[in-house]
Amino acid sequence: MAKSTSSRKANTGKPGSTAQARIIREGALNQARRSLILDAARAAFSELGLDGASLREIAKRAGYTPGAIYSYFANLEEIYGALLGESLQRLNQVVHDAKANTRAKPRTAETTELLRAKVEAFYTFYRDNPKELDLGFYLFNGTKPRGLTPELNHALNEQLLASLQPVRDLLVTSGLHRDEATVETSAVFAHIVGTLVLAHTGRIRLFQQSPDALFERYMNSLIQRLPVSHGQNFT
Amino acid sequence: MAKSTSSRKANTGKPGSTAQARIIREGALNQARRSLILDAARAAFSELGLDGASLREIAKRAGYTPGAIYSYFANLEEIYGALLGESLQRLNQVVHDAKANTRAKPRTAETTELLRAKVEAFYTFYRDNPKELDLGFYLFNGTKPRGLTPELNHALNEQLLASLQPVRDLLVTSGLHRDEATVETSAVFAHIVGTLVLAHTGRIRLFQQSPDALFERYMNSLIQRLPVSHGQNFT
Amino acid sequence: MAKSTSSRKANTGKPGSTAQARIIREGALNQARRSLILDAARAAFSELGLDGASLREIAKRAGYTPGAIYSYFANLEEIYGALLGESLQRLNQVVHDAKANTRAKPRTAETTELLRAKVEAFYTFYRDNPKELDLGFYLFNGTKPRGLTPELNHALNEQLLASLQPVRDLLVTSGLHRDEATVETSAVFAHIVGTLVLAHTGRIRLFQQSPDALFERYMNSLIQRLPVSHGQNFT
Amino acid sequence: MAKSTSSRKANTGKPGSTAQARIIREGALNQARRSLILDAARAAFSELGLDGASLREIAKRAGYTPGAIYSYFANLEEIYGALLGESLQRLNQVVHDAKANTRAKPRTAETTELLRAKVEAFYTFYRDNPKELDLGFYLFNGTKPRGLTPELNHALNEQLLASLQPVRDLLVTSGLHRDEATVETSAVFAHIVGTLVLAHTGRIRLFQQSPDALFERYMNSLIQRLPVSHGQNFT
DNA sequence: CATGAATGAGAGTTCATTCAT
DNA sequence: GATGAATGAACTCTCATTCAT
Repeated sequence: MAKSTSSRKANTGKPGSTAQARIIREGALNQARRSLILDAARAAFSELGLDGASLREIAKRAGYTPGAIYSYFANLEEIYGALLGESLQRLNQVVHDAKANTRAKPRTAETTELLRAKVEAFYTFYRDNPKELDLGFYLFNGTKPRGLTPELNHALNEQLLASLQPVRDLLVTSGLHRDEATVETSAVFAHIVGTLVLAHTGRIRLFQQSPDALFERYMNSLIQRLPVSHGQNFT
Repeated sequence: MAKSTSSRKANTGKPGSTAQARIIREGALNQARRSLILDAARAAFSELGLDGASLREIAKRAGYTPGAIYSYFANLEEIYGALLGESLQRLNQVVHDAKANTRAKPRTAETTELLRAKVEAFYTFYRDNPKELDLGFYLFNGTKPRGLTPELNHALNEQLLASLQPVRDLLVTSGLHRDEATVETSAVFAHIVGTLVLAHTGRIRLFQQSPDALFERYMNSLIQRLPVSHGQNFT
Repeated sequence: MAKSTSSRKANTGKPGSTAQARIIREGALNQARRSLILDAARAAFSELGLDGASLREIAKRAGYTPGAIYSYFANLEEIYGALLGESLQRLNQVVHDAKANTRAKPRTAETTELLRAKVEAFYTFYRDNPKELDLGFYLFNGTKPRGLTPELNHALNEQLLASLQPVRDLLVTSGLHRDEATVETSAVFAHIVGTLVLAHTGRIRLFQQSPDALFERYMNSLIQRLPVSHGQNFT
Repeated sequence: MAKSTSSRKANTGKPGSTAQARIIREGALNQARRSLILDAARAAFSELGLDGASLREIAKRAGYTPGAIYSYFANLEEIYGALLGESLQRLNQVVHDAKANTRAKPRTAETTELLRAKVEAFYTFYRDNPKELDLGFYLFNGTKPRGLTPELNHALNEQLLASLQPVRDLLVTSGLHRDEATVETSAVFAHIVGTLVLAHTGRIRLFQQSPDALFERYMNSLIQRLPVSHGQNFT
C-alpha cells in the first residue's frame, strides 16, 4: 500500500521537476509549517505558561484553525514534546559551542576555563529561557504527567544527558574519577536548576541575592575542589 | 457576612449568649470548617496533583457542595494560598523542632550538628511532601502570580524566610559573617530545591544518583567550609 | 463523609418544612427535570435519529446549555440508556395491560385471545414507536457498541425479557412445553422485529405488503399450531 | 472530466489509440479504481462498522489521500450506496447459484429442496456478513434516506427484489397462488431479518436460542404448509 | 450557611469536504 | 488524477463561578 502510494505519486510529478525534488520541496514546506506552529506554541507557552498554551491558542497564533494543527501533529502533547526536543537541541548546541574565555588569562589551565564556559552556557541558556526549564519539568513524570510516549521520553532524556556530557568529560579531564565526575555533574545540574527555579519564582529576591552571583559562587567552589589546574598552582 | 445572619437564622443563636460570644464561637466554627476544607484540599492535591484538585473534588472530599466552599474562600486560588501557608507553617515547625543528633558524638560541636539537623529537616520535609514544593512553584509562576493578593504573597514569603532563619542564625554562630550566612542559606536552599526537583521529575535517575546522597554531599561540603567547629579541630 | 453531609443538610431545612419533605420535593423536581431532558432526548432522537441526538441538540431542546445536562446524567450514553429503560418500561406496561378482546367471541378460549392481545400489544408498541426499536438495537453489542455499563445492559435485558414473559406464560398455558414456549416466544419476537424493520426501512412496500397483514398472518398460524383451544374445537 | 485531460496529461495517451478507445480504456481504469476503493470501504466497514468507516479510513486503506476519493465518488454516502449495490449483487449471485442438496434424498421433490437451498443461501449470506445487513438499514433509515438519489434507491430495491425472485418463483412452482407466494416471500424475508437482527444484537441469547435453529424451524414450517411435494406424500 | 442547578467559556479531537497545486 | 493542507462545524466533556432558593 505504501509502495503503491509512492509509485503513484512518482508519476504525478509536474513536468520539469522530478518526483524526488517535489518531495523534498514539499517536505521542506511541511517542515517550515511545523516550525511555524512550534513558534506559535513556544510563544504561547512562554507568554501564558503551559496551561495557556492550548491547542486553540497555538492555532490562533499560527494563523490556523484548530483542526489544521492535526495535519502536523498527532495531538497537543506531540507539540509539547517537539517543543522540548527543539529546546534541548538548542541547549546542546549552545553547550557544545561554548569556548573557553582565554582573553584575560592566556596561560591558565584551558580545561578549567572550558569547563566553566560550558557550565555557564548551560546556566545562561535556562536563565534566559526560563520557560524552557519549566517545559521539561512540567512535561515528565513529575508534577504533570502529560503523556509522552516512552520512546519520546527516552529520546528527550538522551538529549538532556548529551547536553551535560561535555561537562562530565571535562571533569574527568580535570582529574576526577568517572563516578565522581558523574556525581559532580548531577550536583551542578541540581544547583543550577535550584538557583533558577528560585529566581523564576521570585524566591531569590527574598534573600537579596542574584542568581548569577549564586551560580558563580558555586562554580568557583567547584573549580576549587578540582584536583588539578585551578589556574593558580603553576605561577 | 452580616447579611448572612438573616432572619431565619437569627433565632438559631443559643439563648443567653452575648452577641460577641456568638461571633467568637462562630468564628471558631468558621475556622474549623476552613480547616476541614483545607484538609480535603491537601488530600486531593497530594493524591491528584494540582490539576486534579479541582474545586469540585475538594468540595466532594470535604463533604460540601461546590457553592458552599465560597462561604469560606473567595476562590480556588485562595485555597491554594491557604494550603501553601499551612504547608509553610508546618515546615517552620519542623525546622524549629529539629534537634541535633548528639547520640553518637556527645562532645562534638553542637552548633554544627544542630545546623545539619535543621537543614536536613528542611530537606526531608520537601522530599517527603513533594507536592508541597510544587505548590509554591505553581502559585508564584514568575510573571503570573496566580491570583494571590500582594498581602498574602508577602505573608507567605515571610513564612518561608522564617523557616530558614534558624539555618542562617546557626551559620552566623558558626562564624560566618552575616552577609555570607545569607548567601550560604540561599545556596543551600537552592541546592535542596534543585535536588528535589530533579528527583521528583525523574531526572536524577538519569545520572543514577539518589537525592539523599546528593544532599548529604552538599551538606558535608558546606560544613567543611565553615570556619570553626567541624568536630575535628579540638581533639 | 456521606453521613456528615446528610446531617448537615438535615439542619438547614427551612422552617415549616421538614428536611424529608424538602428532599422529596427536590427529588421530585430533579426527577421532573430529568424527564424534561429525556423528553427532549426522545424528541431529538425520534426526529433526527441517534446520530442527530447529540448532547448539544438535546440540551438545546430542553432549554439547557450543554454543561447543564451533566447535572442529571453522567454522560450521553446514560441518557440513551435511560431512554431505552423508559421505553422498555412502557412496553412492559402495555403488554401487561393488554386484555383479551372477548367482545366478539364471548365463549371462546380466553387464553388464546389473551395471547393474541399480548403479542399484538407488543407488535403495536413498536409499530407505532419505530425509533424505540432502533434504540435498543443501536445501543447494544451490535451495530454501534455505544458503551452502556454491564449492569445497565443487564437491567435492560431483564426488562425486555419481562415484557415477553406473559407471552411465554400463555404459550405454556396453551399446552406448549416450556422449552417449546421459549422457542416460540423467540420466534414471534423475531418475526415482529423483522416485519417492523422491513416496514420502517420501506422494504415491505417492495412486496406491496402491509406489516399489519404480515403480522396477523403469523399470529394466526401461531395460534393454529397451538395444541388446544383454538376456539373452534369445542362447539 | 473533459477538463481533467489537461495539457500535461494530453501527451500521456498512447500514440495510435483513438479517442474512443482511450475513453473506454480510461473508463475501465476508472472502474478498477472504484473497485479498489470499494474493497477498502468494505474492509473498513466490516472491521470497524459504519462509524469507523470514515472517508479518511477508507482512503488510507485504498492507498489514497482523502481528496482523491472524490474523483470517483461524489461523497461518502455514494460509497455506501455503491457498497450496498455490490453487496446485493453478491447476494443475488449466491441465491441464484444455490442448488438443491439432492445427495441424501435423490428422488424427493426437487422443487422443495431447491426452495430450501435458495432461502438458506439468503439466510446464510446475511448471517455470515452481518454488517451488510446493517448497511441497508443505516442507509434507508425510514424518514432519512441518507443521501441516496431516488434512482440509486430504486436500483437497489430492484436488486433486492431480484434476489428474492427465485424464492417466489419456487413457491409458485410449489403450488402457491402468485399473491400468496409474494406474501410468503415477504414473510420469510422478514423472519430471516428478524432472526439475524436479534442474533447480531445479542438479543437471541436472552432466550438461549440459536439463530440457525430458529431459521430452520421456520423453514420447516414453511415447507410443511406448501400444498404439494413435501417429499413425503407421493411415494 | 449551604445547596446544586445553571452558566459560559473552553478543553482536545474528529470529520466530510474543498481546493490550490 | 491525485495531493494533503485547510476549513468549519461538530463532537463530548470539564471547570470555576454564580445565584435563587
